[in-house]
Amino acid sequence: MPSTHLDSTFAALADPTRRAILARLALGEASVAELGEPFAMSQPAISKHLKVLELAGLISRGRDAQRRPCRIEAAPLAEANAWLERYRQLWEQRFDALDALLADMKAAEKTARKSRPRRKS
Amino acid sequence: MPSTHLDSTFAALADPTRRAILARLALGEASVAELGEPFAMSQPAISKHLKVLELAGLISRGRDAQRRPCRIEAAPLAEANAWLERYRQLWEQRFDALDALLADMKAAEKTARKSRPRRKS
DNA sequence: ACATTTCATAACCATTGAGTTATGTAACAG
DNA sequence: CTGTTACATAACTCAATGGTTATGAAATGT
Repeated sequence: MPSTHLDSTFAALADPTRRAILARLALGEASVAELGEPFAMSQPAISKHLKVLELAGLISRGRDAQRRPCRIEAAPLAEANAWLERYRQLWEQRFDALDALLADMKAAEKTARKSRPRRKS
Repeated sequence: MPSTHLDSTFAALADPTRRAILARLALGEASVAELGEPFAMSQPAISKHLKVLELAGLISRGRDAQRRPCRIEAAPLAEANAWLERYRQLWEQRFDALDALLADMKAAEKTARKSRPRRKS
């Protein structure tokens, strides 16, 4: 309903090869051959991954003689991040709760020592 | 290489139905029927989506009579967020660069009016 | 004991995804 | 023109996804 490309973005990020390619591209432009070098995989397989990334808007490609240098495009990543942000409190309040719990325990311990040193469960 | 469950997490998030389910669960626990109500989809289809979310660790399920209340588990979301954070500069430096450019233009305009149009480094 | 509610599982189907090999093509070098 | 480099596309295999209908099973109500 929100009419975004979150589908293709998350789908693209679901593959470790593609995440690794993005990690490489975060360091700067690279050719198809360079991108494929770390992987035990045929060249067309890499081209397919790049096409997925391109369709998701995560990379764009230029021309340099016979090479097709790829560069990362961060906009979809920003969108994905924005989506996740809506849930940030969900994993942060966990720690808040833990903090509160620890504080309670400390307080209880203090109280226990001040008055009667009994019970601890 | 990082040996995380980013694959299943991002794959789970790639489906709009599942994202909607998570959005609903962010508001609190819900039964399977409640979760499926907004969708024009059979009940087994919803159960399948819930299984995907469960296997990805994004939800957990309890027991309340015949109902199986689902609750959201944010840990995988935090992991996904952490992964994306590594690329934050990529979409923030864009705006930084834009800001810098605009600042430069403003400065240049002022300078141009004050003295002659000088080059900057 | 029996029916109902709530959900899960099984079996099936169509589509997509990730990989392969083989082949085509654009740009350059001789 | 010929060959080479760097990449894309085609055609195929196989497994996984996302949906369906039909059926099974656990807890509850009567």
